[in-house]
Amino acid sequence: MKTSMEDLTSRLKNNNIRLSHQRLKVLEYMVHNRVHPTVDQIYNSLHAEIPSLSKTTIYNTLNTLIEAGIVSSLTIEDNEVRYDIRTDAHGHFKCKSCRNIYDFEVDTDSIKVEGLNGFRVDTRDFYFSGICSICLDREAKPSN
Amino acid sequence: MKTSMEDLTSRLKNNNIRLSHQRLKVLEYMVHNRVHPTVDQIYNSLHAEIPSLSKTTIYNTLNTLIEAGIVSSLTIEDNEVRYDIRTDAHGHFKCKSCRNIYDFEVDTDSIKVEGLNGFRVDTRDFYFSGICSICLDREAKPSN
DNA sequence: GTTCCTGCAAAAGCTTTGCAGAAGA
DNA sequence: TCTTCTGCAAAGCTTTTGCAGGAAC
Repeated sequence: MKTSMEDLTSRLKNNNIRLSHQRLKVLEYMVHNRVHPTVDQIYNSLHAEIPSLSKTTIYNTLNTLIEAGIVSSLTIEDNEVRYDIRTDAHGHFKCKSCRNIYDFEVDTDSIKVEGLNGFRVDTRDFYFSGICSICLDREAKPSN
Repeated sequence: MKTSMEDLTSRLKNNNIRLSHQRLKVLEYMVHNRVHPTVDQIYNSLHAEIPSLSKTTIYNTLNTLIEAGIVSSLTIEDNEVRYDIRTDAHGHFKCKSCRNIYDFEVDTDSIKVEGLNGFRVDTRDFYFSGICSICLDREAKPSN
């Protein structure tokens, strides 16, 4: 279930968020680069195409989109907030080698926990780390 | 299995970390206040007793302890790193009402995931949020 | 024509760095 | 005594704020 640009622009309109050039470009980036980017990554990618773009606008845009429930923020590493266009419950895997962040699916019903009796749980985040299959393959072939 | 001050000081000695007054006080705070504190929280708590204490020393101490594997760091919220004296795998629950962070136990073997075939998973972090039982009770009794 | 958005500059907040004097071993 | 640690001041980063000009509707 991939989110399309058409879906997203109609959701912006429903939330009375103007379809500015910058916002559409940020959204387009998020849709086509599902890498959980930082503000800096988005800025560096779009700056070539839109030289006048400022980081302030990217911060503004992302905060607007978070308020509208269109993107979510991710605090995996110290000192860097990442953004995700998927807002349904899923896990994040960080590869310590290539530093990419992968999504994975979690069966939340299967998880057995202890110590939350009487608690109301609203959100569940899962953050795993290790080495991804691509990096494991690369390391197994020293010929590269 | 609570970690005692005796255990901790011997672990410091084994790691050639000097038992300075400040380090022992930070450790003592961590042992007696298992609230996953921020640097600011530790600073505010110890400042009355040790007026000369600086935040730099707290940062230095915590980073030293992390390197020695005695504490771990937690990045639950944007813009604030928290520290934990438990280093075994467990979950963290953040109450949105009182903002406290609770530990809970997770049976990691019970978790069914999809999308990590061929990946090597080294660490698993679990971060839930909602309302804790104490706050739910308080909200149920409007007489307070 | 209004209202909202952009982007510059400056500020704010957390963390790190450099270093001289102090404390631990 | 020798090495390491502390704590001040300053710097480094990421993110937020204020605001004038500009774009969306």
